[in-house]
Amino acid sequence: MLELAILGFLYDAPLHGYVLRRHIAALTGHVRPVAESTLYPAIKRLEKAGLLARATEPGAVAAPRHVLTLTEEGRQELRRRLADPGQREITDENHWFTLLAFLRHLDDPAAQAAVLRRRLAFLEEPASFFYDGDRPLAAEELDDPFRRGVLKIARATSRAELAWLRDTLASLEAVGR
Amino acid sequence: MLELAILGFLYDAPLHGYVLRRHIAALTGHVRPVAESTLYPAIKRLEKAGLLARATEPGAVAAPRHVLTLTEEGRQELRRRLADPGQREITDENHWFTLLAFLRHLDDPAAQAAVLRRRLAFLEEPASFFYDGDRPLAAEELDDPFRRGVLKIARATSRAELAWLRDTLASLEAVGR
DNA sequence: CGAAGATACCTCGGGTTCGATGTATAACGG
DNA sequence: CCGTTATACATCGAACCCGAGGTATCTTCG
Repeated sequence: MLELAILGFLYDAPLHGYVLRRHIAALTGHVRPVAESTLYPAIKRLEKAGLLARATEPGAVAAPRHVLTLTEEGRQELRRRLADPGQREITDENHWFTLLAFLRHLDDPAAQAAVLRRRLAFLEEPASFFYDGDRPLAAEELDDPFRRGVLKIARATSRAELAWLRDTLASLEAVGR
Repeated sequence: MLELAILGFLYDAPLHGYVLRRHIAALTGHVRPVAESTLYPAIKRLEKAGLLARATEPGAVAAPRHVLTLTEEGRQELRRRLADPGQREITDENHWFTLLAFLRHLDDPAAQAAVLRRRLAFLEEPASFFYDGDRPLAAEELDDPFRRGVLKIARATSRAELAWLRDTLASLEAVGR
């Protein structure tokens, strides 16, 4: 998820670590803050893997900074990760939102639609958080107001996302025709 | 999050690892599956910390199994974690839902309300995923349909949750009077 | 001029997570 | 009776993440 965000932001323009960090904080920081000691090693990993290159520049404001640029392999890797995401990227909202934030970088509408359809399939399969044996429980069947809340909120999210997915898929398919 | 789920499920009744695993899979597994190699060490950690005790029983169906029971410290620890959750538990939906699933175990309505109010405060502060400098961007201002989707879905979730939080807080306060 | 704060990057250690793999037992279908 | 599946638990190594702490520069305010 972190690596996807790094690749995604750098796909648009070269950035140095500090600015990159603020971009990531804006995207996911209110939900899941990312520590410096996680970001910098991640940058190193990606550099070591040949996905990005760094150039040292005298700092505009303070200490010298490392401007990060995606290599051609890095650009390919981002497109690969967007087109063929792992299951966690589909099911976990945090990961999914990060993916959506950069899905435009996949320039083929059919490939974008394929990713949205995977999410659609996931949301369409009946799933609850609470079960009576194998039978999923509806909100109304629960005594616990907090568990009822979980279901109500999840259902509202699901409805909104399903509507958006169907709309967006329709317009992506309209482009293809 | 995993430890909270373990403590939460065992608070109701002693369980052995295998059943516990299926409970956790039902609760969060569709979004974020938990590997066996994460669960069993977690159980060991909690046991080592004195929060739960295990008793070996001959397996009803197959191999012998370890029935896990919360100790008094374990029960206190769950209530402590529910009453005074970390910031991640408040901001990250996955963690928050896990916490909500067990919040009923906190039997003081005022303490439950205090937790809900922390979530309310978090949701009420204006936050976006995308910014123009410091200014949060509205969905309508974005060209990217996928980023628009992120905002639309997040807004729908937020609306539903705010409504539920206010309702539930009102009824919790009614109990207190 | 000196303290505070923002910019900018880094390392280390401890802890968590996961995939792969291993070990048993029992039930069930063919 | 034999392979598959489900039950039931465990270990190992690699990877990842975080908090704490460190280094250095520049600006701003008193």
